[in-house]
Formats: sequence, structure tokens, C-alpha cells
Amino acid sequence: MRLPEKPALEGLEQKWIERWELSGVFRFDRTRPRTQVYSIDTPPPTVSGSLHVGHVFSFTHTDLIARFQRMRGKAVFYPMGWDDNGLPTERRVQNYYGVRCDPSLPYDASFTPPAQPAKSPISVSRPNFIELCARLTAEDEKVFEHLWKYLGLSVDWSMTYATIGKRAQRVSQLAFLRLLARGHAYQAEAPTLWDIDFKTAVAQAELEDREMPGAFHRIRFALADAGGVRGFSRPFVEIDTTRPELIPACVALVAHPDDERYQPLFGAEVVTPLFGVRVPVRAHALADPEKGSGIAMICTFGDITDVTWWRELALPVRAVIHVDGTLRDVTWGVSGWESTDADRAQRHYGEIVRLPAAKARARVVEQLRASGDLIGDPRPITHAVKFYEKGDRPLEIVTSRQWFIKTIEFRDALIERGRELKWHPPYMQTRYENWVNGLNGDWCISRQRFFGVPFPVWYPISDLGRVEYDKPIAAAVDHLPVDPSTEVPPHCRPDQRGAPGGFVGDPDVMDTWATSSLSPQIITGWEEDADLLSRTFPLDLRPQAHDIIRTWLFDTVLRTHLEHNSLPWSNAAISGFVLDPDRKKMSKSRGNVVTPLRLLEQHGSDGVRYWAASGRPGADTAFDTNQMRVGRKLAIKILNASKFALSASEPQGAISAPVDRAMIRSLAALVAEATDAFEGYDYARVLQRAETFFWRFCDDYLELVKGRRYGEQGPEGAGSANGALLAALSVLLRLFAPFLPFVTEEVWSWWREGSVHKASWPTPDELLSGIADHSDKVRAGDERAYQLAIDILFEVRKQRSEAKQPFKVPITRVAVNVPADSVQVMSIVEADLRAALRVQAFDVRIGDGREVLVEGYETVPQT
RNA sequence: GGGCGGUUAGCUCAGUGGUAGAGCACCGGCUUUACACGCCGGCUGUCACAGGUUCGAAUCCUGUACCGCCCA
Repeated sequence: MRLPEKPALEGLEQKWIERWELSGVFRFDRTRPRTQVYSIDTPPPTVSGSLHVGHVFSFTHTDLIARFQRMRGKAVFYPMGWDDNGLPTERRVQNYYGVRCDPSLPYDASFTPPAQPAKSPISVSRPNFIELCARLTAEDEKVFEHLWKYLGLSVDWSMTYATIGKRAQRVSQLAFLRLLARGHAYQAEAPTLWDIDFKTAVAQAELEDREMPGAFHRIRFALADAGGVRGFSRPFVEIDTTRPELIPACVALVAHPDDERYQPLFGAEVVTPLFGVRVPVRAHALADPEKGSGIAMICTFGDITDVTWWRELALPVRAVIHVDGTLRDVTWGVSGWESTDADRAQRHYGEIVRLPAAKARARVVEQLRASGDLIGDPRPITHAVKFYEKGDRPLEIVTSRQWFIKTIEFRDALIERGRELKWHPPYMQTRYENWVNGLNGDWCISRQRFFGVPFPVWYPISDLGRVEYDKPIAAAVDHLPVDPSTEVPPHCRPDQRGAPGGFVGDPDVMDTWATSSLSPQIITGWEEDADLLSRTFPLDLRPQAHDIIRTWLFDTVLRTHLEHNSLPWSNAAISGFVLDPDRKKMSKSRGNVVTPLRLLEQHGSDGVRYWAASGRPGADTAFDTNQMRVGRKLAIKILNASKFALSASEPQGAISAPVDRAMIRSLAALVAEATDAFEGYDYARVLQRAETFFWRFCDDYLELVKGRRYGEQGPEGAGSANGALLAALSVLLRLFAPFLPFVTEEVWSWWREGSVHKASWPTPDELLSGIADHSDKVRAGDERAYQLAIDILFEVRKQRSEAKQPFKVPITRVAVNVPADSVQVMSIVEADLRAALRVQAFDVRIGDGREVLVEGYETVPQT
């Protein structure tokens, strides 16, 4: 045994990170069968973003579980991934190197980016662009890995993957082709949420509402039948709209079926102002009688409700918004664009064509004013407008060709999957169910971006030069991953690309979630390593935060349901958010001010982990450096208490003293409770109970046995105290090991072989087996003695404190009144108490109840 | 507008039917041979509000207010 003179936390992180790496303690043992494996599917963090305290918080929670399971004897499968796929990386690379991707360019093997980004962006091919993305993310990954290691995550770093890596690309392309073969993936010309700046489709999951200023414009639609409509007293209808520029895209008016004001009009036709298009008036329950005039215009497409109406009322498409957000060219009078006055329509439209929507709106308002179809002035309102969460301008809805994965038809099955999953905490399941119930379209996975996984398909070009999208050519499975923009389909030559009779590659990439939803397949060796798959899949645990239940968790459940007809994992542990002191979600800016690494250096990794571990599953938790300081103090206390327990550990004997036995029994009860709590994923309770026990253990038990363990009551008493101290220390270190991996490993290394993190999780039995007699009588007697000792300890301390007597001044005499049957108990603990309290004599008397009275202090000469 | 969660000491939080708790902060005392990053002691409450169930409610039920997240 080697005890340090002055134990300290400084430097423990560096020391143990290195040793753990050398000894490979966290390596997954892939010889173990599935029943002895605990497998974890950690959602890979986005590397191009920065890690913030929220990541530290939730990833610590996962590590607590991983370490507990490892100590329970499981081979823990705990890989880490990086989500470097997608738009954030793309933007960062564009700015960092000053390049832009042009997929039509060929790959240039000799390309090197300039040292400084050029003023105007250099165009590079998609493969070149992806190389730059890979180069930059490799740098980011190093920083992340260092932070995770410093935090003490017990990850097997030999299994690290990236969502843009070859393996992930192969898995996403393969999974896609299998969906395609089964008819679960399809492409369609469909109304698609579209960001006009990023020029990409956006999934429902990526939407956010923002309150924006707008204005209601009251606009008049004339009835088509000059003779009027029976039951409707006026020759025109007034509607309110925030988007008058979409009047040319109007395909119907709609009111609530119960709305008596408009019932006479259902089935009749009206004529759009300015453009003279005859459109029907229809009834639909989604029309809100309270909103505006109670009757609305349906355009293709102004918002999501328009899509619903369009679909459910089987209306035609008359689309005017181009992918760049401007109004596209339209010829009035041709099929689909019939007008009662095509020349007039063309004249009006000619003034707004190719204008951005906002500019077109202003012009249309002027036109309406001039034609007399605008009633009054626009009334300013604020309303919720849909945005892409990373976008700057409102989303448009355009019709274009996109790939979709079917979700709607599996809604019931997916809800059932949610019920099979064990949620921690359980109420998170409701959030999942609400999301699944609210789905209103299949999952659009096409993204018009570059840094992502390409769709592994090409399309034939007919001899007439038409691209035949309905006859996709799938890549050969054994050639995956492929990039159809540079590689050619089976039996084709590169010179046929883009030529009549040739082919063209699908230009899009998959939504990043289409890859990251396959992390269970990526990490477990699906379709590549059947042996690994059989030992790890379906996984045991998916940890993640509650904000991405609707995206990551849902998408992953969907993909595994479609591919394996099972759940991807049996448990979902949902972390809360980190809140700033104003109880708001911790903002990025604040998170960046205090970088996680700085926090770890400042408070110690064990200190920061202590704070994170105190946040119960699912509970939003305040960012609190004070808690980190408390954790750090706990770690220091463990160092010092351990040094004490180990410093004079001979002689060791049977645990025979009643006080020692009582302490060991209460520790056994703690172990039982902690184990139950951990098995229920309630790590916070484990920490809290262990901490409370440990602090009492130090302040009461250690003080009580101090004299005895130094031999004041002979070798038997010392042997019992030392035996109990070492047994307790061994157990306490293991209880704390998942939470405070550095300090516990340090102390363990002073006197034990191997890593505490591979040591077996403590059991009540190992403690109780050190005690000879378990009869109720003995147990009750021990408890009574221990309790009496603690009570007297407390009472005498209090009286000494009130008398303001320093500890070094011995107490001459303490009178203790106890019931007759406690006199014997008092004799058991008297010697321990005399030493712990510096009492020269106890005067034990028989009386009613209990009374403890300090009767005097020795006078000490003034120094 | 809907769903979920929260509201307990100045702060951060435990506490699922039986006398309101911990840590921090604050106040007083103590160099005590593991630890001053320590030890001993003290102070601190309409358990958000209003009803209800119960012998008994922080805890169960109903409603309200406020905060947070997700969704419309």
C-alpha cells in the first residue's frame, strides 16, 4: 500500500485517461453473448457545432449507466459517433476555405484549397467539396474526443464512427435501397416545404413557428353568376388574406360547413380579382369562422393548411412560387390558367413576375386598390409563420420531385412500438405519442445539398432527352457507397452521362436524419458483421434529450421498425435541459462563454460530473457551478477519508463490535437501495443517498471509532474497527465510482489491484457475510447501541458548542440518564464516546427517558 | 389553443397519506494527530393559490395562476 502524504485531485484526469487508454479497460469484449452485453446507442453530437454544457450534462448521464452496467459484470458496448453530415458543416466549410460546390464539375485530384479563403468563392466538384468537409471535421473531432475523454466518458474509442464515413454511407444507401425495393420509399411530385435561401426541401421536424408582423387584406371576389346566388344577398364575397400576391395561385374559397353565412355559396363559383379565374367555394372543417371574415382563399400553396385542403378537396394545382421565392413565368389563357380575361390577367401578372414574394405583394395591393377590389386598408397583425429552423426567410411550399419514406401508414404500429419501449422517466412516452399522432405527411428525405449521403440511384434519359424519373436505376449493393454524380450505373459509360439514351445521377443528398436514424445499424455491424450484430442488437439503451424525441428518437424507431420489425433499443433514457439562472434554456452564447473544457479544468471532471449526476432523468437542471464545487469537495473528502481508513489498517480482525456491525448493516441497506435505483435508471438518487451516507459515515462513525482503531481498547476492538473501515471503504468507493471515476480510481490504486471500474458492483451480501450473528436480537441490540452513541455524540457536541468550549478542553464529567434497560447498552459504547468526545467520565444513572448533561470542563492553563 | 412537466427555506433541490428535509448561503464557535477544499453548533417555511377526499394531505382528486418544453 502506498499512501500519498497530501492527497490531491490535481492531475488525476491526465493520469488516469492515459492509463485507461493503455490498459483498455473500456474496450468492448466481443466474445460475450448477448445476455452478458449492455449495448448503448449514443446519438452522435454535431461536430461542426460546439459542445456546450448541455452535452456534458446528458452524456454524463449515459456514462453513469455504462459504468454501473460494466461493474455489474456486463460487457459494455459503448461507441461514440460524430454527426458531421449536413448543412452546418457545409456552411462552415464554405466560409473556412472560400469554396462552393458545383456538382457538375469533375473531381480534381490535385486540388488544394488556398491558405486564405479567396474573395470570390472557388467552385469545386462534389467529391472535392466532401474532401474538404472531411478534413475540417477531422479537426473538430479531435477537440471533441479530447473533451469527452477529459470528462471521463468510458467510451470504447476504437469503435468511433462518423455519419459521413464510408460505413455510415453504405448503411444509409443500403437501407434506402431496401426501402425502395419494398415500396417503403417513393418519389413524388409533392408540395414540399422549401427554404428559398438554402434552396432545399425541409422536413416537418425541422420547422419552427415564429411570430411575425403581417397584415390582413380584405379582398372582394365577385360571384361568377351575374344573377347572384339564392340565399346570398350580395354579388361578391369578402375574404381576408395575409398573402394577396398568391391570388393568381388561388384554386378555391373555403368556409366552415356549419357557417350559415356562406352555406348558400357552397358549390357556387366566384371569380378571382385581377386574374379572372373561376374558382369554386367549398366547405371544410378546418376553416375558422372566427378568423377574418370566416371564409378563406385556398392557394397552391400558401401554407400547410392549403396543402391539407388541396389534398382533401382534390383541387388542381396552380403554382406560382419558384424555388428561389420569386413568381415564375405563367402564360394566362392556356390550359390550367384559364381566365375570363386572359389579357387583363397577363397584364397584371406581368407587373409581378420574377419579383420576390414580398415585392409582388406590394404591387398586387396597388393593383387591387386601383381595381377597387381591396376593401379598406390592410390591418396589421402578428401571426405565426413557418420557418426552417436555420432559415432567415419564411418557408414557401413548392411542388417538386422528392424522395419520401412512408410514415403515415405505420402510425399505429409506431405508437405500439413507443409503448413497448421502457421510458425513463415514463411520462416522456406521451410526448412521443403526441408527435406520432400529429404527423400529417410522409417523411421527405431529399435535400438539395452536397455534403451528405447521395441517393444511390440514377435515372435513364430517353432518346428524346427526357429524364425518366419513374424508372430509377439502383446501384449494385456490393458497390455501396456510391456517388452517382461521379460514378456510373451498371453497364454504362461515363460519356453517356447527361446524353440522350444515357443516364443522369440523382443530384440530391439525404436528410441528415436519414443517416443518423440508422445509428443502431451503423454501430452494430448490420449487413457486415453478423456476429457483432447478434451480440449487440437490438440495443439496451438510447440516451438523449427530450427535444429530439420527435426527430431522432422517432426516426430511429421508424427505420428499425421498417428494417427489422422490432424496436432499436429496449430503454430510452431522456435527459432534461440545462437551464441558465433565469430558468431559461441555456443559450448558445452563454454556453460558449464558459467552455466545457474550462469548466472541467476549473472544478475538476469529478466535480462537474457530480453536478450533472444530480439532475434526475428528464428533469431540467440549473447550471450551477456551486454544485460543481460541492462535488469537488466530496471528491476531496473521499481522498482524505480513504487516507485515514487506510493509514493504520492493522490489525484487522472479525467485525465484532456492535457499533461496527450496525454501520455495516446500514451500508448494506444503502447498497440494496442504490442497486435498485440504478437498475431503474435513477442515478441521481444513488448519488444522493451514497453522499448522505458517506458524510455521516465520516462525521459520526469515523469519529466514534477513531480511538478504538488506534488500539485504545485492545487489538480485538481495533481489529473490528479496521475490518469494518476497510469493508466500508471498498463498498463506498465502488458506489461512487460511476459518478467520480477519477478520485475513486486513484484511491483504489493505493491498495487494490486492477481498476475500480472493472470491480464488481457491491452487494449487501458481501458486507453481511463479514458479520457472524444475524439474529434479530443481536441486530436490534447493535442498532440500539449505535443509535445511543450517535445521540450522545450529538447532545454533548451541542452542549460543548453552546458553552463555547474548544475541543481541546476535555470534559470532566457527563451525566447520562437512561432507562434501566439501556444501562448495559451504554457500557458497550462508553469507551468509544469517551475518546470521540474527550470525556473523562460518564456517570450513568437510571431514570425516565433520556437526559444527557455535560457537568464540567477541565481548566487548561492559558498559553 | 392542445399535450407534458414544474412551483417546498434567500439559492439549488430531495421528499407518493402519519411530527416539513439536505446542501449552499448566513450567524456563532473550533488549528481536532484523514481533511480549514475541514470540524462543531445555530437560524431559516401560509410546501404557488382555491376547493374536495380522508381521522390525518407537500403527497390523492378538481380547478386557477405562473414558469419551462413540445406541438397546433
